[in-house]
Amino acid sequence: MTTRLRAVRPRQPAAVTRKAIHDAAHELFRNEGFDAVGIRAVAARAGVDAALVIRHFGSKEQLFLEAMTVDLPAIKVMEGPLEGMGRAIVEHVVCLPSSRPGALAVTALAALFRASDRGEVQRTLRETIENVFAEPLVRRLEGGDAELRAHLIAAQLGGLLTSMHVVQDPVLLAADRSAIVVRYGDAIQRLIDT
Amino acid sequence: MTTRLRAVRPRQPAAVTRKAIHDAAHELFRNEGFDAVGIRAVAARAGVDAALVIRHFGSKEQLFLEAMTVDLPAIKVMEGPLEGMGRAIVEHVVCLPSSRPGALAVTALAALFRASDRGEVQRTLRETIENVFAEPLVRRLEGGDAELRAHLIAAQLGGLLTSMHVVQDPVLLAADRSAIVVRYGDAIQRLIDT
DNA sequence: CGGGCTTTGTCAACATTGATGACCAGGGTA
DNA sequence: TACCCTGGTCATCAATGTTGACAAAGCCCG
Repeated sequence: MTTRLRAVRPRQPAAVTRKAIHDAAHELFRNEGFDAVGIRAVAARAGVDAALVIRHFGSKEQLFLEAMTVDLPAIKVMEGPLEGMGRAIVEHVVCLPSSRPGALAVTALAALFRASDRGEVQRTLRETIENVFAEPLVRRLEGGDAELRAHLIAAQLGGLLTSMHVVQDPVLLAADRSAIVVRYGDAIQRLIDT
Repeated sequence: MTTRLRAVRPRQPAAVTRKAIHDAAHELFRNEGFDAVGIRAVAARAGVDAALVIRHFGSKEQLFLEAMTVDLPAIKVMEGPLEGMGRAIVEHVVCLPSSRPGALAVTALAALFRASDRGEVQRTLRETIENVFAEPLVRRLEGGDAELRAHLIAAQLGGLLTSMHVVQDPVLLAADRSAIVVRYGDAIQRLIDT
């Protein structure tokens, strides 16, 4: 009897395969959400067996977290002057139609929000918001209740982000971006001052 | 040969069984989230066969929507005077430790947010926010950009709600509620005025 | 060269999930 | 009694995430 026929795939260093899976997952999860994308779909796109996905990342949830926690670069506007910072931050979050790093970070954060009833996802979301929004602000704010105000600003930013990318409020999506910057920026400024 | 033995359950009118499933689902989904709760768990709690759940509600997602779209009473504060409305709204959303109707509505809305990568859930979430937050405000606001401002306030409220009940920001949860009311209320007021 | 060891990949299963369809029983009505 | 609508049960389906046994390629050391 002949030996079993196997569809072998040329061996590659672990880092290469891992990156292929990571990239495929990033693309799929960001566009279609956590549970619309199966492990087998990620594996197919990466040209890999489904079991390898688990082997390399432990679980689907872990893969999701690693794929969505890309960059998330610090918002450099938060290091500028306090006057007008409200509008500057909103402009940073709401504009940039496709300027690579920022836009990806925003949609990735939105994907975290949408999948946040997974316990581990919720934890990552909390830490990300703390690191990217709240903590940089705490160091800048003056006056009383600085920590509370920073976290309330983070809540405002999260609200704007989810309204546009999770809820997809049609009024906000159709509105003039500069009007949003002015209005919402001034509301944020209210918490920056005093 | 004897006939097949069946664990029959006393027949009940459809409305009764349906309500039992609805209540069980409401309790479980609100506490543990959409995909931590299986259809069989809901059925067990309702004392019912799993197939009946689908029979009565069509799908798990539909059951989730019907179970989470309870009451959601209009926020009566939005019909009061414009001065001080910002703080009044925040107080309405953030306080009430367990005053029945309101607290349930808030956590149910949070459950919708957490499950919002299901397409139908997202649609319901959008409509709920429009009906409960944005639309009542549009009718009250004066001055230019009333519609935009109303939806931005809705974004602020969604942000506060998700920060406390989805992200569960420890700073906000530990903070003095009245300080949140004052600070965040004034930031909302900024969008109510002018 | 050759035998072991680790690394990389494949496949066949597993348990659980949401969902479906066939069937059955009770009860009212004609 | 015969009928049929309604409410309920069970077996089963396809798909999911995950696991473990196994195969083959590369590498090290003799």
